[in-house]
Amino acid sequence: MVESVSETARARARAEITREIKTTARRHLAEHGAAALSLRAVARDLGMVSSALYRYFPSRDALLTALIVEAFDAVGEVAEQADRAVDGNDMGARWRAVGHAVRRWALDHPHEYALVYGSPVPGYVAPTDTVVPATRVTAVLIDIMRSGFGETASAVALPPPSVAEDLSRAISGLPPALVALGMGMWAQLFGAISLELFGHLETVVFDREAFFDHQLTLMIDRLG
Amino acid sequence: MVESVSETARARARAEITREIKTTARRHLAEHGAAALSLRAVARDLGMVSSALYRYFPSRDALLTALIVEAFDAVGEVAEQADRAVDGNDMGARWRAVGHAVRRWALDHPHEYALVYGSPVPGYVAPTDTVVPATRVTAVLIDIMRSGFGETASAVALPPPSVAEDLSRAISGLPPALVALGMGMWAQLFGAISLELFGHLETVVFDREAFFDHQLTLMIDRLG
DNA sequence: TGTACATCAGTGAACGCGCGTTCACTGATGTAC
DNA sequence: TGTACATCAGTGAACGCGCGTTCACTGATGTAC
Repeated sequence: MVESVSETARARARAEITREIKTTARRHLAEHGAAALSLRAVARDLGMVSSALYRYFPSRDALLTALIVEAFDAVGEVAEQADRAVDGNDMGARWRAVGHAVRRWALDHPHEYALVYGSPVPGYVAPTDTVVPATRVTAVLIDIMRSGFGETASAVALPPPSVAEDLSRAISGLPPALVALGMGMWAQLFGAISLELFGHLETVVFDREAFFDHQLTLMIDRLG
Repeated sequence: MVESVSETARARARAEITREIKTTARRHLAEHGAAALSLRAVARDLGMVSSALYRYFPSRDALLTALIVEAFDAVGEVAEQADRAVDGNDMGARWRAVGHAVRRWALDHPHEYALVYGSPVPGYVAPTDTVVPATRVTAVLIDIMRSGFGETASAVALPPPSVAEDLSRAISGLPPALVALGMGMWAQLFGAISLELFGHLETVVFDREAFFDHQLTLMIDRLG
């Protein structure tokens, strides 16, 4: 079977419609949330009959999986861009830039953020396809930790052996104590974003951006 | 209208059935999650006809609100108990005890945790009834911060004026820098629980309890 | 280049499901005199 | 204490809705010779 031009013509149409479906689905996700994402509604919006979508996605869950992968990719892209825009030797500046970028993306795409970092969608089981895209943001954070850990490592509490083992298996070339610290900063970063996004700062903090920036300062201070 | 015995007989039956409805609803919530919580299914389980529930709750959302209030109360209770069980002057011990208690509750009641600290339920808007119960855990954390802030306050980064203002308005009698630190610890605490519960540690950390304990150590270390 | 056949996208109807909510009703429980 | 009336819990049918998925089909596009 030769890859003729005509073959790719149909294939190209297919790719384009697949993209359109995903775009429309993403819009629906943004407007109504993941649990309310409906194949029929997406098809309706595209002027197709609902059964036609099954030529492109074998099930609703498959479509949802595609959206999850895209969301992870989008936030990963945003994090990488922010990281590239600052001095690669300044750990603090990098963490701050990435932190703000992720928060900004989360505020702009709350349902997508909820989809990937919030509570799991009921009835949906994430397949392994989502594992790799999920690591893109964390890869940036790990790279930041790598970029200048010399001074920090000694000042930080040592994790117990079982934890140290897990952590050095997962991330090599970094002292486990520092990995644990980085994961704590990671937890604080996403914790702060989630608290804000899910309404827990509602009646408490009003200058949210400044508050978050200060939280980043507190995280960065730990790096010594 | 006098509060006669017979009056309270009917009222007592009403209270009991209301409790039964909530209990059954909580079981459904635990099994299938908030988005899948259905009045009809709850009624079916109770051997009632679905319309009968409307004598007790005016809508599905009202029932959901009751569950949210109960969940906040449950985790608040757990936090208070844990706090009472340790030396009131040992900030670190108190934080650790409360942290483990909240995590334990979250692992035991994942859907309830998701309901109150995860992404909002689609289409549901929390009424003001949920505000007060929501503060019960944070009240414990604030009390811990209050219990011995003398040494810590000076070593911590100062928040910018707008943030300091928000924070001293919200929580009086504590230096804003310390409130911000406490909120950072709060974010890290719930961030760590959410990362674990929502599957982000899946292939990384295996001794989760020890990992979480070490995270608590990292938080407590900040108190100086 | 032309023709016979295979592949594929999209249609439209249907299946079977469960949901929240309303409403007129029956019969039991409670209240006022 | 007894009776007439009011309140309330629970019933059962119905409304109107949207969903995911399957299936036999038509007609267009692509392929092999």
